[in-house]
Amino acid sequence: MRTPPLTERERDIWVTFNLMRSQLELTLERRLRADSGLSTPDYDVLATLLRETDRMMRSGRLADLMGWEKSRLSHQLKRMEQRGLITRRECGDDARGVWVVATADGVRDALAATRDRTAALRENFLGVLDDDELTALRTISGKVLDRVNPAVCTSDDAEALASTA
Amino acid sequence: MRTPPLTERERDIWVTFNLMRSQLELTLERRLRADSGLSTPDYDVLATLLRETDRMMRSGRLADLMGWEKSRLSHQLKRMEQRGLITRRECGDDARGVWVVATADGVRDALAATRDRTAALRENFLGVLDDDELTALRTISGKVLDRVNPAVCTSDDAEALASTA
DNA sequence: TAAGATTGATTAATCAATCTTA
DNA sequence: TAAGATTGATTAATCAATCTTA
Repeated sequence: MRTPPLTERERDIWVTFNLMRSQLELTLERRLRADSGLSTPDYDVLATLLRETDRMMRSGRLADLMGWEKSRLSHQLKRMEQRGLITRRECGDDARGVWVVATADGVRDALAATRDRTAALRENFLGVLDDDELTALRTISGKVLDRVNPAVCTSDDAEALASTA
Repeated sequence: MRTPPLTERERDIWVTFNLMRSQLELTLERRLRADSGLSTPDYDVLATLLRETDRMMRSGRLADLMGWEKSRLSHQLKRMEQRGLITRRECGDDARGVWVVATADGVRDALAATRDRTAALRENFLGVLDDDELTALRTISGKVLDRVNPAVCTSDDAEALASTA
């Protein structure tokens, strides 16, 4: 099974893409922290909880939606509970389970963070690219995602589901 | 300072891109660890060193090329030195500086990992895209990188420097 | 005083083991 | 015995402070 080395062009594309995504991540992370005091994991937990109208979710479902290990989520929730961003409630249906609930403070912080994050995304990512580039990037991302994890439900799928409903 | 919420198109592009990069990262990380026992940071350090013909590099340049904080690199190098993957040598030119050198073991591990990784990259990323898409992705990545961290030295710069030397 | 780099303390992520109830 | 979740130990990343030489 021979595998020829990457060409100079392939290497250049990969290195540049990889640097871009790591630096973009870093930039957004710092911006979020500076604007709202939340880390990216904090924000992701709260933003995921806010997808439910009652702002609460079972711990296991939260882990699934974020693609996290359960133990990582448990540690994260402990810290967020100590800071008053979420609380945990016993689950009536299943005494093994837990409801994770965003507090009023958590909701407030998450909503404020969302505004800043939108601006940061436009400033560092969406706004840097022209219309053709945005379209190309959507296509490219879709193709790669379909290869590495076809099971993940993208927004297209969500829209397709919604439109058939 | 008003910031309108993301349009559906913006959100779709961001969500798809973000899912793509996290799933791609996960896929490559698992593959690398399974094939070679190296973590992604281990591999990135070694692969970057191997870009020099003498397999050694100044610590600061290594950090720049990878887009890392110096302290992160220093801790990482300490661990890699303990495992025999790299060594550090005093720098004759500038007594404040350090040469980071890949050991024979480090080179061997990196070369073995590179074969697997090249196949994994083509399989999950480069090979999924056609020629126009690869070109577009290089342009897009360069533009975003230039915005979020213009100081980072891309391979283009490195080649430009090399060709003038 | 700045550049190059390291250190130590804090915080976060990962892994295996454990606890409780279905 | 499995599902839901937590815990504690280990490992890694981040931040501010420090050290040495240019």
